[in-house]
Amino acid sequence: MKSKKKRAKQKKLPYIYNRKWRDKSETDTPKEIQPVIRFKSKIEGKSVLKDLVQGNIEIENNTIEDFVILRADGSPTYNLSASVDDHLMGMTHIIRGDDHKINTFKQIQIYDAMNWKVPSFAHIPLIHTIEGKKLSKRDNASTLDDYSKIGIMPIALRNYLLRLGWSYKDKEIFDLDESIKYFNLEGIGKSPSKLDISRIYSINEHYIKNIDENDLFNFLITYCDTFHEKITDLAQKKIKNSLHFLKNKAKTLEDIYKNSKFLINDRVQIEKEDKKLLDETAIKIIKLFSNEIIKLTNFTRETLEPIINDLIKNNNTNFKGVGQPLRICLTGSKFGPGIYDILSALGKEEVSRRLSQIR
RNA sequence: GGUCCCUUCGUCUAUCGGUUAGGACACAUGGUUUUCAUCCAUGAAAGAGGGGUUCGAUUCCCCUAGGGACCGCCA
Repeated sequence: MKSKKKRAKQKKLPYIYNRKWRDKSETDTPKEIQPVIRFKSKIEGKSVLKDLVQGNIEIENNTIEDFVILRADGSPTYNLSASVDDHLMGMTHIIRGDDHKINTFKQIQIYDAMNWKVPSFAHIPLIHTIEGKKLSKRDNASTLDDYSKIGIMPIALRNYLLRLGWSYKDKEIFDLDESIKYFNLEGIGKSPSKLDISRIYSINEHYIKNIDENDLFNFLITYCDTFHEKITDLAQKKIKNSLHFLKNKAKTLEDIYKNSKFLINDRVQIEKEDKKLLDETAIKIIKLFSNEIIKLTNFTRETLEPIINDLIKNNNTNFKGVGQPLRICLTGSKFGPGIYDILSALGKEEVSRRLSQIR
C-alpha cells in the first residue's frame, strides 16, 4: 500500500484506498499479518453536513475512503474514539476547528451505523498567522503561556479571542458576563482570521486602565512571581499605593513591572549612557534640590512644584534640565513615571537618601 | 493533483438590494504634556476581476483569479 501511495503522489493522481478486502469474508484473512479494521464507508450518493457555521456542505460519498477504526494492535483510532466518547458523554453540540470537517463525514457514518443520535456540528475557521497559514504550536506566539510571559492578562486575551472571527454590532469590549450573554454561533464569520498582536496589546492596555485596581494588582503580583521575581510585602505595599500612576504608561504587566522597579529595588543602578547626562550643572541642581527639600514638612506636588520652578528659573534651564537628572538619580532610567509621582511615591527620606549618593 | 471551504480599508469587522460603505486596532499629521507614554482632534485607507438577475447590487446567481483546510494504523 505504501508503494501505491507513493506512486500516486508522484503521478499527482488522487490516492484512495482500493477497498481490496471490503467484501471478503473473515476466513479469507491471511494468517501471517495483523490486520487493521476499516469502516465500510458509503460508496454511492452524497452526504450533506448541516453545519451551524458553514451552512450546508455537500460531498460525494465515494471521496471518503474505508477509514481505519481499529489499528493492527487493536486500539481504536481518533474517529472511532471521538464518536464513541462524544456519544457516551451525551454531547449535543460539537464546536471545533475547520480542519475537522472531513472527519465529520466519517464520524456521522459511525453514529448512523450505531443508530446513535447525530449531534449538531459547528466548524469554526482556523486562526492564521500574519502570513496566512494555520497557526501551529511551532509558532512562537501560539500558546497561552507565550502571552502570559509578555504580560497579557487572561481577561484581555479572552476578549481578543472572542472578537477574532466573531462580532456583535460595533462592540469591542466584552466583560465575562457580556461575552456569555452575547456570544452566538451566528456571529461567527466563515473565513479564517489573522492574529494581530498590536490589537492584543491594545485590548490589554484597555483592561489595565479600566479594571478594578485590586484585580490589576493581583494579576501583576502573580505575573511578577511567575516570570520575574518574588515581590516582598514591603514592595507590594509600595506598588499598590502607586498603581494608579504606574498603570498609566503601561500596555502590559511587564510595562508596569518595569515602571515599578524603582520601588522594588532600593539600589539605583544608572546606565553608562545616562550617567553622561549627569554633568556639573545637573549635579549642582541635584544638590540644590536636596538642600531645599530638607526644610519641607509636607512632601507633595504642591510643596515640590515651587522648588522645581525656582530651580528652573535660577539656573536658566527648562523642566527637562531639572526633571531628567532627578529621574535618573532616583530611578536609574530616563524613562518612567512622572517626576512628581516618583517623588511622592518614594517619600522625603528615601529621596534624600538616594540623592545623597550622587556625586 | 483530488475533495471541500473562503474573499469589504494593512488587520479584526459592520452592512442582512437603495449608506457620503460605518467602527476598532495599526499608521500619518496637529494639539495637550515633564522624559517615555497617555489623552484629544484630524487624515489617509476597502467591496479581487468579469458576466448576469434587478429600476438599483458590496449584498442574489454563474465563471475566473487568489487564498486556505483536509487527503495517516496523529489527534
